[in-house]
Amino acid sequence: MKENKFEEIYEVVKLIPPGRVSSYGAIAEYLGSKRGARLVGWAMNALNNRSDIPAHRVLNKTGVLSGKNAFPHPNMMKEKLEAENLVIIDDKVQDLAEYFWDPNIELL
DNA sequence: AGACTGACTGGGA
DNA sequence: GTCCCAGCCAGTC
Repeated sequence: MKENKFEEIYEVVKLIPPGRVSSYGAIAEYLGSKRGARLVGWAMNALNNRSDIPAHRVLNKTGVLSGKNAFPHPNMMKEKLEAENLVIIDDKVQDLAEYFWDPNIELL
């Protein structure tokens, strides 16, 4: 249906509700590639100017802000998440299970 | 054209 | 419990 997986990734990321976070693996799995998590991260890195995509809501499975370094300022990701009532300690989201948003379940 | 890398993950040692 | 290896897709050297 989609022209390429990048578009699918972007759409899924855009669907992440405020105050929620998802993981690369979850999105990759939703796209059909369980091991394609790296591609998702790659897509985020390729965002560049697409501020319409809440890339800060995409974390690795452990809830660590692995991609914070790809933002204009490494603190930006943390601040954006904190602005959505998320608690981040040591670049890691607390109560991840409570905020985790899985497209395979939510978009079922 | 061939090989390496990267915002990842799960399984095996 | 920690470390290492293989698999995924696209872009770059």
